Amino acid sequence: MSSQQNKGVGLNLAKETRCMTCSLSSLCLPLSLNLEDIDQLDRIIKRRQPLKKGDHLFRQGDHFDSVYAVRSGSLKNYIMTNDGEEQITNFHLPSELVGLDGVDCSSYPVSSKALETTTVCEIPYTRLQSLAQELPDLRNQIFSSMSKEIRDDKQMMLLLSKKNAEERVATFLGNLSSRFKRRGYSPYTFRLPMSRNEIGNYLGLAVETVSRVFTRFQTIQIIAVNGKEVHITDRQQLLEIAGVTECEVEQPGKLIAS
Amino acid sequence: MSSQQNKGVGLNLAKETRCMTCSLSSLCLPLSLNLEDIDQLDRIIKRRQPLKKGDHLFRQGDHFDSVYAVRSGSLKNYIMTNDGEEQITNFHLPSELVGLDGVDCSSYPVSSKALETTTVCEIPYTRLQSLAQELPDLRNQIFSSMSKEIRDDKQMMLLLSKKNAEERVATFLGNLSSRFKRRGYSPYTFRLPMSRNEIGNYLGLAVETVSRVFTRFQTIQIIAVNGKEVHITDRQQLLEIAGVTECEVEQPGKLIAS
DNA sequence: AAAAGTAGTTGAGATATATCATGTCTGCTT
DNA sequence: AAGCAGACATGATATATCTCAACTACTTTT
Repeated sequence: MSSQQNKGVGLNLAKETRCMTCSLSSLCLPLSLNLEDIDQLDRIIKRRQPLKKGDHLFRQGDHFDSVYAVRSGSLKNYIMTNDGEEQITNFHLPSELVGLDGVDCSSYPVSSKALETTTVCEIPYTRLQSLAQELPDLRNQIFSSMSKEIRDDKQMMLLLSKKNAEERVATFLGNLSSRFKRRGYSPYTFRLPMSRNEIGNYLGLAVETVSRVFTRFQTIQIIAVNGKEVHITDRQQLLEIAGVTECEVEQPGKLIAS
Repeated sequence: MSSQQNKGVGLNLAKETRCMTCSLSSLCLPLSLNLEDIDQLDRIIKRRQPLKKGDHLFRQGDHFDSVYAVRSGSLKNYIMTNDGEEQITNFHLPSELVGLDGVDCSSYPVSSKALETTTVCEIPYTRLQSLAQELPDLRNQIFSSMSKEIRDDKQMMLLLSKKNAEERVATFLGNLSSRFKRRGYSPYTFRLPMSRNEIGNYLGLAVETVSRVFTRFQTIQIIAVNGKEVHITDRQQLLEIAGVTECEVEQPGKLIAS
């Protein structure tokens, strides 16, 4: 098992050791960093051993020292209620930044756990901070990522406070679909990296409710599900139920500035 | 009426035209800005006419150009659902920063409306941005404010997804109490700037439910309410119901660094 | 000061979703 | 390959909260 893992590392490190050649760079650095700037950023980034399913990237309370970009796999972030239950606050797919909410504390306010085998780029915060001073574009990129997270959180509050079970699940699937699309994968067919339980936890629903909505959506031919494999048959109607217009699902954000 | 308003402006502008002498500066600028830095910040800040109750500071979709610090009064921020309902995402009290979630868009993603007569300091974003380049402390302060907002939003998600009506209302009152305390007001007796309806909207509850919880809390002698005046009789128990320990209610954050 | 509108309270009944219980499927472990 | 544990699905029932309705107390208008 350990030999398998090492093989994986070797491959990844060999292929994508540098931001400049990383296929995700246009997503995780969607800014007009010039080659020199990217090179500087590149130097402070540490590549880490892949996390296995269930491994923690960090835990709530751990000393905050780095932010991370997901390279492959996926993570769930969650906080603990005082009676020990977990509340998932986010799922993170490749190219997404993780850990920015720890910036003004000495410790991470959430835990982050791998849903599957996952690789990340580690960006030591003190280095990032000093680099941000020199590179205005990078600084704005960080502001940008954070304000996007805030906006997403407000949408989540709306979902949790006003939407019913069907609308929640439809929103969730539509959102995932858009994120996969943006990453160059099919927006129609994908594999859920999380369990029904985790979906329910995230959406403020019981597992059983999530399950029932999945079945209802299959009955009315909006989706076809096989375990974690999801195929969206009628994206239009899914988004209608979600209560968003196509363009709202995920704001395109500033891609590589022209 | 207009003469009254002007009188108000005159008073405010005369008394607190400068960050250095503003009684809120230790809260809205809780950083170790030296006098020179404060002076620079001071120069870019515009003082605005007070908003009357119901006036908008900005509307969802308005061109984003400034962030604001509340000087007196209070604001509610809200987004619109596609069927025209509003979802309140935040209430803002004096010293709090408003508008940071617009940073990476050309427009504000939420609307901000005065709950009462309210004065704000306007900070044009382009000026702030260039100033942030020169002042690392200011830059970190902005990061800090944003990451605090993200953390608060996660707590709100937890509230909306896991807490029952009593826990929600108790959390809300406890949180307000702490914020007033931090601003030098009594944590036990204060005036709610928002209506029951707005509390319900924010907490994901019907007005009637909020009202009933208020009555129940009065019956069990945790609070005494008279209209918008709230007196907290048993803060300990209130926080217990909220499901937080005293220190969690609001993280102290970095106050004026020693 | 009366009228009229708005905000808040309280009760009764409706409902979406949670909970409990059971059964089935899936993927691991040995 | 068999057996087992966890994930998922589905039905029956319970319940917290919503909705609707009526009443009261303020606030603002005329």
